[in-house]
Amino acid sequence: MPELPEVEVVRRGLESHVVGRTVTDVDVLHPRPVRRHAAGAADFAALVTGRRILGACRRGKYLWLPLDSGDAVLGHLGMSGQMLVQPPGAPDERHLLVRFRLDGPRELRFVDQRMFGGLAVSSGGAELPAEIAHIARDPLDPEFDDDLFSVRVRKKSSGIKRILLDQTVISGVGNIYADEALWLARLHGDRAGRRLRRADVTEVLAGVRAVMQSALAQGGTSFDALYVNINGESGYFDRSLQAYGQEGEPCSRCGTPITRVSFMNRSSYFCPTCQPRPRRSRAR
DNA sequence: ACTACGTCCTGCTTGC
DNA sequence: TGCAAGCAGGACGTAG
Repeated sequence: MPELPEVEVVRRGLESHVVGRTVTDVDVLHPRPVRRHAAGAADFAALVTGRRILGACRRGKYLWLPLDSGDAVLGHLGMSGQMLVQPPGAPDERHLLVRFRLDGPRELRFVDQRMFGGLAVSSGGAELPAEIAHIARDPLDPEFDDDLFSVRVRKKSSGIKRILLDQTVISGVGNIYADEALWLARLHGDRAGRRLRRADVTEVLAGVRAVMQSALAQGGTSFDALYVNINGESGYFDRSLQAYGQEGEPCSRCGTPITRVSFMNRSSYFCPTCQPRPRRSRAR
């Protein structure tokens, strides 16, 4: 599941392999990925065709490619989206949804099995697409404001895990890194933001940065010149996870088995000893 | 204004 | 063996 580190790996791949190219043709092979482009697939293709790609940008889990028209191709990988750079002759992937032919030896392909991802042209969005103006800066952004984050967290009645997943408060954090960061900070996800000490917020933010930087260090080597891959496979998952997916495994700090609970139609993993439930929370 | 939940998708895994 | 249910989950719309 692509979270910030995986998306950043993709951004770097796009920066090296498609920036500077001109799009010579666009094939939208399925309507689903352009569902957020209100004017439809044909309009999407028309706005991109003939345009030169000037950059590869990211905020949180969103990517965008500024075009020489002043517009931008805005994309989100969802759960399973991939940006692949392939020779034009390579066989189509099973879940190939959009093809961008370029004026170079490779073409850019958007492939997405579960189709939660999407692409749209953001009108005038080269600098920062208006569609993602509500998305907060991410914790690796040099302009991320730690104090503002702390203030906002400590005004919220929601649990800290829910807050970490709120992309308008902090972007780029998904279910996996939220659990890992909370484990590092020794905080239970149900702890209400407004009941956290400033030092708790500092700890969890440090935890978020630590897991992301660690994943980025490992994931950054997982693609080569031909294949800009992302599928939730940063190489980080199998080796370094302390909480997520570790149900029944001993906590590496204290040995207590990691517990899994249902949360927002998904799962949360935590150490019940290191991360005790807040007294007032229901036993979910 | 703020919070919480259901929905969209497909394919792999699990269980009867 | 075969089929159905369960699970994975980011972001958004809507209900409360």
